[in-house]
Amino acid sequence: MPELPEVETIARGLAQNLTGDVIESVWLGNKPEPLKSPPGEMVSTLEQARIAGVRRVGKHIVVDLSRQSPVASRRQTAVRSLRRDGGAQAQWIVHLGMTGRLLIAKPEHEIPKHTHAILRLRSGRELRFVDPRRFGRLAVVRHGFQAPGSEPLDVGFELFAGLFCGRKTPIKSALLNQRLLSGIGNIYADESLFRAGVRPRRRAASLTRAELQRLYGAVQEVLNEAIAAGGSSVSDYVDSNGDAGFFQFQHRVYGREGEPCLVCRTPIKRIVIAGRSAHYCPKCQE
DNA sequence: ATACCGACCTGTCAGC
DNA sequence: TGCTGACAGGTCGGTA
Repeated sequence: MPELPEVETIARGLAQNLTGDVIESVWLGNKPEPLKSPPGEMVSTLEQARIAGVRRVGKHIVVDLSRQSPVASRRQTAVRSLRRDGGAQAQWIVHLGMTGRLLIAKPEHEIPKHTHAILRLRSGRELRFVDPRRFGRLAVVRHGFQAPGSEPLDVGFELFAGLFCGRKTPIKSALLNQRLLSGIGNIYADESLFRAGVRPRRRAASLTRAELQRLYGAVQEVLNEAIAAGGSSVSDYVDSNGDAGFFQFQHRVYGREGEPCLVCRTPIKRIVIAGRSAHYCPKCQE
């Protein structure tokens, strides 16, 4: 389900709604797949922790946790504001996989099928993790969380271009490799390559400097436009308030197999690269 | 070291 | 109606 723009939308919504709230108790389901940390450790880390903030790192949602009382922490505001994690002592890391959702709900609302975790909050609300396919992952970490790749919206051009140097893999696969860039998934890889005029099967190392410059600009443009639109809602994606995004109406190739290219009317092609579908215009992309 | 493939899961939809 | 197979926004481990 969620790539960088969807995760960014969700994280912003959670930050707005949950910052300052306190986790009173935690319920974890009995399916082992979603838990990357031992259940006991997760519960003890989360219970009675204050939510200091919520942010996105790659496709991960990072919930910064603090154990200080609001009064005590106010004294350290100046110091904490200098740090990205707000001086948090631990983090709850949520990866939504393909179908994961983090929903803010009232306790009386029906608990949906495939709910794997419920955080009960001092405000009386619940934060629920729901994930039918169980590809999502939950973890707690104590020493800060870092994604392995560069942030596509922060990376400079020279570093970006260097990521593809000497790589024989298709450029589409390189864009999806989270150790190179963190956050780009199937939709935004296809959309970026279309805007850059580069075919998805091209060997990464074969891109000219001009093509890399177009791709660099296209990635940032597509991600920023998608964030502004609240993400893409293909099938069932919704943010933490249950609202859909609307970037799917601006997809130019993803999910448009056989439909005319919006630039040249040539039918959009769909091929499979490393087991993932790839969509492109055979005329506009070389 | 790098790159591909199947596996991990459930739900949905098209076709027969 | 009901079965079967293909497919889905992601990532991992094994293998070549």
